[in-house]
Amino acid sequence: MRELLTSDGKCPVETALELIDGKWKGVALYHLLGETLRFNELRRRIPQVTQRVLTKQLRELERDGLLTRTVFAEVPPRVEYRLTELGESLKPIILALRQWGAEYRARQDSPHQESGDAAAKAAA
Amino acid sequence: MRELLTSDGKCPVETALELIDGKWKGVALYHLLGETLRFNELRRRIPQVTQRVLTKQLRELERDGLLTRTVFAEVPPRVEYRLTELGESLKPIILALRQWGAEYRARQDSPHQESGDAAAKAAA
DNA sequence: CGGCATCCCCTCGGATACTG
DNA sequence: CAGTATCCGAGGGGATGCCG
Repeated sequence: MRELLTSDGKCPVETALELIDGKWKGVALYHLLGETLRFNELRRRIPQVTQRVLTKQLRELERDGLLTRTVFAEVPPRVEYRLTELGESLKPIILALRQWGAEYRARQDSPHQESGDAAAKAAA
Repeated sequence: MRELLTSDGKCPVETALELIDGKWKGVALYHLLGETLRFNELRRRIPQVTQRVLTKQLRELERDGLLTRTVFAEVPPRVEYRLTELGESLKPIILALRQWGAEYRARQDSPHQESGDAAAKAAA
C-alpha cells in the first residue's frame, strides 16, 4: 500500500495526488482559496455534491491538515471551513490546474486535430 | 474570484483533475516527462502497479490526448509511450505536485502542526 | 444549519491465467 | 513483450431520512 520512497522523487507526486484525490476535493479547495466559507456556502458553490460526500471529503482534508473546521456553539449552528497555511500553499497548483483545464477544454472545441494517424510509423 | 465555468458548467479544476485521476496516472506521467518509454520500462518504474491496471490507465491517458501509444510491428512486440505536447504541458504542474508532496511529508516529520489533533494513529 | 445513519450500486483496482 | 480475459472484494459516491 504505502511505500515510503523518500528522496528519490517520484513518490511525492503520488503523495500529493492522494491528498486531493476525491471527486470534489479539488473544487472545494479552489473555492476556499483565500476565503472562509460555511458549509452551505460551499455546497452552493458545488451544487452537484451531496451533503454526505461533501462532509466526508472536507473531513479528510481536515484530517490531512489542508483546512480547519471551526464549529461555533450557536443556534443555528455555524461551521466555517478555512484553508490552513499548508492548504493555501496549494494555490499555485490549483490555479495552474484551473488554467490547464480551461486550455484543455478549449482544445476540445478548436479544430486542433491530433489526428488518428495510427501507428503508421510501424516499420517493416 | 471568477467562476470560469466551462460549457457544461463544470469547473476547469475538476476537468483537469479528472484527467489525471487514477491511482497511477500521476506517477506514470511523471516518469514520461521528456522521455519515451516502453511498456515494461514503465512497469519497472512503478513496481506496484499490475499489468492490467497500467494498461488501462495508459489507454485512458491516450484517449484523453495526454500521450501517444506507438506500436511497432516487430517480433517481439514493442510499444512506446510518449507524452503529447498537451501531456508535456503538465510538466510544471507535475513538478509542483512533486515538490509540494515532498514538503508535505517533511512537515509530517517535523511537528509544525497548529490544529492539535488529527494525529490519530493509522491503525491498520 | 450542518450534520449522521442507512442502504445500495457501481466503478476502480488487484490477482490470476492465457495469447499473438 | 505487451498485452487480453475473467473473477473478485473494497469502498467511493449517491439517495433518502432523522436529529441536536
